[in-house]
Amino acid sequence: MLTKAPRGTRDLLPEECPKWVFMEKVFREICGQFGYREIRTPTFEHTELFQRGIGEATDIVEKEMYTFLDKSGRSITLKPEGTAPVARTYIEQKLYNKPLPVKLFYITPCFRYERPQAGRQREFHQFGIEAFGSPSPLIDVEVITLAVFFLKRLGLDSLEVRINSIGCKRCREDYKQALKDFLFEKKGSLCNTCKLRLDKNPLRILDCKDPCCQKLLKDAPVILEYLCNDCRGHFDEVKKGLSAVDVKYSVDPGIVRGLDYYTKTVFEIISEDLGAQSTVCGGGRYDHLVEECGGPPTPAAGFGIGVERLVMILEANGLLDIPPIQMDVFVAVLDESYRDYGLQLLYRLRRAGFSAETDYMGRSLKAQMKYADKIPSKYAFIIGEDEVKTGIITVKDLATGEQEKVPSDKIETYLKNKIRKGC
RNA sequence: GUGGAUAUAGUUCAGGUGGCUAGAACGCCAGAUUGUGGCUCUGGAGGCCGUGGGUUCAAGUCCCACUAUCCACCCCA
Repeated sequence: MLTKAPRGTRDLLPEECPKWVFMEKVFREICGQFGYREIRTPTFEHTELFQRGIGEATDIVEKEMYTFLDKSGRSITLKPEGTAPVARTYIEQKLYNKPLPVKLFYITPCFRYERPQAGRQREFHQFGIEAFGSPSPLIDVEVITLAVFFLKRLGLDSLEVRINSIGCKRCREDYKQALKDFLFEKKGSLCNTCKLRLDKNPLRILDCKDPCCQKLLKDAPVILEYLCNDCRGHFDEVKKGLSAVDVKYSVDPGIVRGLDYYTKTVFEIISEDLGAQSTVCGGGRYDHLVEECGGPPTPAAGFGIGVERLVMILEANGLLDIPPIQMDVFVAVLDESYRDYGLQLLYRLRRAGFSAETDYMGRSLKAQMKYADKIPSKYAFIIGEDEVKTGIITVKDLATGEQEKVPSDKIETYLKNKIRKGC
């Protein structure tokens, strides 16, 4: 236990971190282009926020939250998703007094107590955006498009975008009733979990993977036919907008997000490279969350992208082959008597902005060269008797094996020229 | 929460029906005469064989429990 990371958590080693930095950089760039600004919220919140925001009856709140009492008895929960905390900030910091819409993005860890499997851990990370204040379907379009552009810029161009509308409170109630009525007589053929869902949350039956349930649903009423005029018009505008900006999508009436706050537009971006989990990005509109949490009535929309899942997809497609970080120079000294000279050179290089390393293991020159090759380094500077005496450094290009003599005082310009050429 | 598979060096894996002083490859370290890497050769370090019980003269090998990992269900990113 002492030397084991907790179940469902992972270490990111130095070879992996550059991949994350790369994805984060691209995400920040895209968000910037779309006018979204970064926000960072606490890792934990008061438990009530999630109970109220996500919904008491959801799986997340019922059984997946990392909840504990702090030393003064407050109930605290590690954030299981990114939207509710940002909505809380929006209210608490009165961001509704800023020019609307308020467009925010975040990169955050999330925590859910679940059994780990492919594409699912207990601590995972999300790239997310939220746009507050506008009911316009063009915001829905922007949110979906930002996700698509982001994934495209990473090199993924064939992911599938699926959209649906689950309507507002009113049309959803009508639809729920219709679905219940339809399924009631066929109740016997439903799988066991769906029998329970019939009363509790009939919408959830729609994305059941059980083949029997799927068969029954073939002739089931479709929510899109139960949308009120407002919701129908909104959905039409979203579809029109997506076509206008050339985002390919399909309408999938089976999409029902598992969080209670969604209204109208919901969407998923899915990939085949994720094992049983296929969703890499999920989101939609949530017009009542802010009000529900005590803020002014505020329509909003957003998405979350699973970073670990994104890594899986990118790696499956060979899109995360980031070259290892190279040192510019390794300063090798023949033996301890040249150590001081080597150190001075080392720090001169570092001060000048180069990345430079030296030996701390008391290795022989040969072993130092070997090490320089492995870390890896572009050049090795060799310091011995001749160099110290003449002030002319032996510089070896470790890629080509070529060796030159460079006067010590010209070293910086020499390196600058070489490295700028892309060596 | 449920089900299946797995658990041996840093890593990937060998170790039929119990008898090992537990192996290989890669990696790591050190050498192959005199100031130099990548290839090659030689040598070395490194394993409470997941943890705890049990069966047995004898257990890495059989049995049980626990834990962890992987996969799937549920659900989601």
